Amino acid sequence: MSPRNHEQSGETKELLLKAARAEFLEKGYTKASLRKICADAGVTTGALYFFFKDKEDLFSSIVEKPYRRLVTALEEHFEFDSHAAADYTQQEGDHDDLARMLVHHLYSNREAFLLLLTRAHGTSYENAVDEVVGLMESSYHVMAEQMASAHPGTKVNEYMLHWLTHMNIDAFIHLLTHECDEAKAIEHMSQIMDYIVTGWTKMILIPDETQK
Amino acid sequence: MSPRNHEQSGETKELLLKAARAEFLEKGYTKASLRKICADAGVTTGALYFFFKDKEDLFSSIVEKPYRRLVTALEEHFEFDSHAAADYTQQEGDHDDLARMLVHHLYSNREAFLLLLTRAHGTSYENAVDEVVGLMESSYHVMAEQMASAHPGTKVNEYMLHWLTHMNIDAFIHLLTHECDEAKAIEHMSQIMDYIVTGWTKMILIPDETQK
Amino acid sequence: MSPRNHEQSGETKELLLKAARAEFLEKGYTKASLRKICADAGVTTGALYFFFKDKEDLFSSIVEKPYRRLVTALEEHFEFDSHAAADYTQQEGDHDDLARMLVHHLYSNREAFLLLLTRAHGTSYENAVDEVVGLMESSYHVMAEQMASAHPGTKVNEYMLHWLTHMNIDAFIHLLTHECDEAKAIEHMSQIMDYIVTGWTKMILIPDETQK
Amino acid sequence: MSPRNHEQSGETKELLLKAARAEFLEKGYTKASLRKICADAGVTTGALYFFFKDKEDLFSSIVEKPYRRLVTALEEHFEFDSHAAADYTQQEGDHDDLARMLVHHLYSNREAFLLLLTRAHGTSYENAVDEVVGLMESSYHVMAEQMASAHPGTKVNEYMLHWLTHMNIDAFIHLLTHECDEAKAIEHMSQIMDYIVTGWTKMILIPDETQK
DNA sequence: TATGAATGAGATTTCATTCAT
DNA sequence: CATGAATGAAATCTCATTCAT
Repeated sequence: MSPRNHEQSGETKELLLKAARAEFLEKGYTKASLRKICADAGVTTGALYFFFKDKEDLFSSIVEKPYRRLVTALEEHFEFDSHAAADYTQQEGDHDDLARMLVHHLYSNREAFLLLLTRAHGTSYENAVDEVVGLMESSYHVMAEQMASAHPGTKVNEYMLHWLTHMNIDAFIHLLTHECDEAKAIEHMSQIMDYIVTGWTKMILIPDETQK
Repeated sequence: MSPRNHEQSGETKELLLKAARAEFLEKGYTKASLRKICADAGVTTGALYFFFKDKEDLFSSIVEKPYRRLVTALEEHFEFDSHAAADYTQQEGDHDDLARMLVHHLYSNREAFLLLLTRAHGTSYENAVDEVVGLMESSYHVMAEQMASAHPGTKVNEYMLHWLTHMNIDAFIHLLTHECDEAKAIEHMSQIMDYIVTGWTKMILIPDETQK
Repeated sequence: MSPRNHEQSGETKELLLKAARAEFLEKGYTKASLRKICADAGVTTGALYFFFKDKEDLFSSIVEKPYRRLVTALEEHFEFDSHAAADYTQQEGDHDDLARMLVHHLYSNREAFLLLLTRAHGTSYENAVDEVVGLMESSYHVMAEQMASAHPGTKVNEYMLHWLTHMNIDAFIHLLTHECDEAKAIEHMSQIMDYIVTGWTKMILIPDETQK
Repeated sequence: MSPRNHEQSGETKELLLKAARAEFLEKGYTKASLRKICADAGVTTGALYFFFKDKEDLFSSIVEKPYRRLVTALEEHFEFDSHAAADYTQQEGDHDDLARMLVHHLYSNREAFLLLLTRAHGTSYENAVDEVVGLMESSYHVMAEQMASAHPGTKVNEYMLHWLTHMNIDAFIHLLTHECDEAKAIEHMSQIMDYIVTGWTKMILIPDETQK
């Protein structure tokens, strides 16, 4: 009858978000039940709708900020790249920096990123992985073209460029789902980035028949 | 009240399967609507239940056989491997054969495998990818141990073994979702398999501190 | 595709009736599934509708004849009674005859009567028990009035008359459901009929205040 | 979209229970339609599921408490019996007490007991009558054995014991379905209990051939 | 005789969402 | 802030029944 008094304002919202993270993680967005989330949080459905517009908004409230920060960080990284480093041959250390940064980002809010990257089917984020891939790819594409220009008679192998980028992102997702410890994650990723660099040298350029 | 009769026997079941493939592909298993499938096939919901036990059975009817054939093919391939090739250094051609076979398999029933590998959340097939990974990994693990034995002071890097295997499968999925043409798919995959082999030589073995 | 050839005509109908008896007995009329009956009989639903108009007709085909015979036998018994036996005091042997006859009737087609008396909810036979009770009661009522006439200052206790009759029928049903062996059933019933006769002497008549 | 609000809290639940009682009584559990119940109560089907878990829970909500109370009352009655009255010859008044108590119990919630005792097919209560019979019988059995011990050369007639007990319960059900007025019901039952006692003296013991 | 295919109405249940209080 | 009540649409599934072949 009478609403509970919370010592701390915002407590209920936190309880809801916590229960939502667990439910979304367990069942995925579509099959997750708002009823169950409310029950687990110890409140009624009405309360949820005070804090969140609808189911999608609840999901967004968990993943939006981390996602935006990730995208921003990536954009800044690649912008800096494109200005500073005309010389793609000097970018080895750079890959390592990127890996470190991303792993740290992802692990600073691991649950949210797991949700975003593996449980977003049915939400407006369901293409988030592709968007991140697209972001990296457009930057990598510039680099690939530079490489091709530097090697006459070659052109960019678009499929491999796309695949390598995708694999790169998938490697992060694999890390997130299989390795809890951030330090170890960074070690793994460092090795993987090295391996990806060799992929570039091996596969990105193909003979261009149209050139003489 | 009175059932419509079709000139051609079996037509309705095909229509249902066709509509189901499209709907599952578009919305995923959970959100796919049986009503919509029936409407698209031009029959009532009851008709569906004449041919299929339930929603899951409808899904199974599309993916089960291709999946079983794939698993059998993989098992036979790896069994042959383990008998014949003690010498892991001679397996380059083998990888290419495997890639060819798998691509051919997958493209002979592309829609079914897309369903199985990317839309099966909520069905008994939702771990199919992991099962295939597990299958390959257990075979690869034997090979990795052989390599480690041949190089004293080293041991298998389990994480990288798992990741490379996963990446291998994901590469097939990526192919399936991005490349319609089987011939081109085989070309891509051939190149990717080469690249994966270099991954083995680079990452599978790590120093073993416990050995002197 | 091609209909099975039966050596003996009517075989299918018998199979259907057999499966129907089992299913009706197990689940009751309402919950019984025609699909299951057809499957158990090894035929398709269409076949059922060649022999029977609908679900109710299938049920009727099992119970109608036995029921009619029972009703006829009862009517004949009571008609004979009312003509012959003005003297209700001489009817002890008669009760025993009735019991013997009914038990024999019921056990000659036990499954059908079990269906009729315990599984007919939802059919036009759902009041069969009441009808039989009504039949006996109207005959017993005459006898009871004769008794009352013979004992001035008394009248018939309608409730007890109805209840005793009901109990009488229920005793037969109880027998049918608990005792397989007909010989033992007759023994039990004989004893019960004796007991019921004492019920008549104890409870059927009550003082009639309206008489002086 | 927008929920209707009732001036009186709890009104809807009562309306649903009322409509449910009527529908279950008319059609029996299985054939009763939740749609109809909701329509009769003037609410949508969703509303029902706010108050009740499912169809069975709705039925339980009507009969569970009365049933539990009845069972408890019976258990207490028989427990008291077994402690106090070793002498079965002094239990006439006791039967009358039991009858009075039971009738009062049953009539204090007549509709619920009608449902429980005659419309529960398909629910977890479908064996409620048998359970009550079993409860009484196990207590009566002790008494019957005492009687047999007191009369050498006799043993308990198990069939008649079971039948008398069943008849006893059926008598209550008959009352419930035929007599609205509780006062009259008690009168009837009092007479019937007397009659049942004579049944005990007449039928419970039979000669024991195994004793000399 | 019997099949195989299909109907269409109905069943129960779940869900996100709304809103007066 | 939060509750408790209710909506209404949609979901999957079952059923007796029909009928051309």
